[in-house]
Amino acid sequence: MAQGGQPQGGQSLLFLTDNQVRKGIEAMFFAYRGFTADPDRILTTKAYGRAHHRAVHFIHRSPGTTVNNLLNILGVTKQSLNRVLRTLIADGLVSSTVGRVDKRERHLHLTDAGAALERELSDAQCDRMRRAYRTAGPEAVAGFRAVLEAMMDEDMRQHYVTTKDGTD
Amino acid sequence: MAQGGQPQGGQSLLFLTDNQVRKGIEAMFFAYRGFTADPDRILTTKAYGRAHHRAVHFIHRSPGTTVNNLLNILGVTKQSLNRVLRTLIADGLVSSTVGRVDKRERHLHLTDAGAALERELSDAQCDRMRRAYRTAGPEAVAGFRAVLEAMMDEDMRQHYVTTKDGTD
DNA sequence: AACAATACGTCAGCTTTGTTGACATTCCAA
DNA sequence: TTGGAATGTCAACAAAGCTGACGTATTGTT
Repeated sequence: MAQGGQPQGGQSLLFLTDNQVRKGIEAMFFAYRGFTADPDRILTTKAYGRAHHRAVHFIHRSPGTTVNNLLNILGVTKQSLNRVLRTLIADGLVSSTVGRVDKRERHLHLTDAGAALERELSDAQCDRMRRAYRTAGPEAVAGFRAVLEAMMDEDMRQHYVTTKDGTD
Repeated sequence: MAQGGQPQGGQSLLFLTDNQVRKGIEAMFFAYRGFTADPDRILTTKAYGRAHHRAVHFIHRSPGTTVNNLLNILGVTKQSLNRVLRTLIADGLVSSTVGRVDKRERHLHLTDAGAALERELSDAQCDRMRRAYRTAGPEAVAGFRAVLEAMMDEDMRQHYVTTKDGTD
């Protein structure tokens, strides 16, 4: 892998066979399944789905965000998001308030119940992530994030980098 | 990040704030979108979906695999897989042959047309992966794979590791 | 030889989550 | 002030997952 970089053509610092790249592809596939497995299990007991998780996560991250903003981050149609938001609002997990400066906008916040769900899901997912980080070690974590960041679409990287992150 | 591991409690080699872990979670989310974006674009022009891609990928990886085996790897129901396989077989991308030793089994192979589609999808996906690898560098690639592997479910890791991989 | 188990296929029906199209409300700029 | 852009909602449809039931061919066991 890293040390498997056999220089071949000459100037490429990083020669990778098709099989090595393909194995990265399968790693993404299998890992993503593990990544979502724990929250998914919790969600089915509450008659919610992955889409609800995503909405709750990003509302938590950016309290007061508008529907449109969420749309851009999630990359789905507003109709699709609306269905999810409707149930979350009806169930009292999310509050939607008319914008004060622009009344067309709705500002989204988690209620206490919503925040509780967010924490439950996030705890499960963080646990697995943390275990993986520990197993792989600090340098691996840096590499992990570097490759993922390079794999994003340009416009999404923007949303990602914008995240406030404290120490990081 | 990696070097940001501030020892705090004491013995933990890898201290990570919630925000750091959360950022890893978002990285997975955004990166997975990029990861599937290119194949998805190609697939929609051919009236296929991501499910077809997965089937084609794993049949390519393990020519002659059985339906049951594919089921275990993909982690879906046979009804769901069958719907996909039916169209692929009907369209002449996959061949299904009765097993010689056990006639209950069907062995799956890509036809020439199927292999062509596989290559087209795989080329697109490998391109992005390769670019990300180059951008991030060889050590990052090792870390990337280490974290992903640690994030998989145990039984999936088995399928992953089993992959023949030449030099790697 | 009889019977249970396995592998595969299929039908019917449901859920989640994506899509497009049509429409109301609100804001802004000509 | 009026027409167009932006924001959000409702309706209907499609892809792809799911459960449950059933049929058929083959294999293995007793």
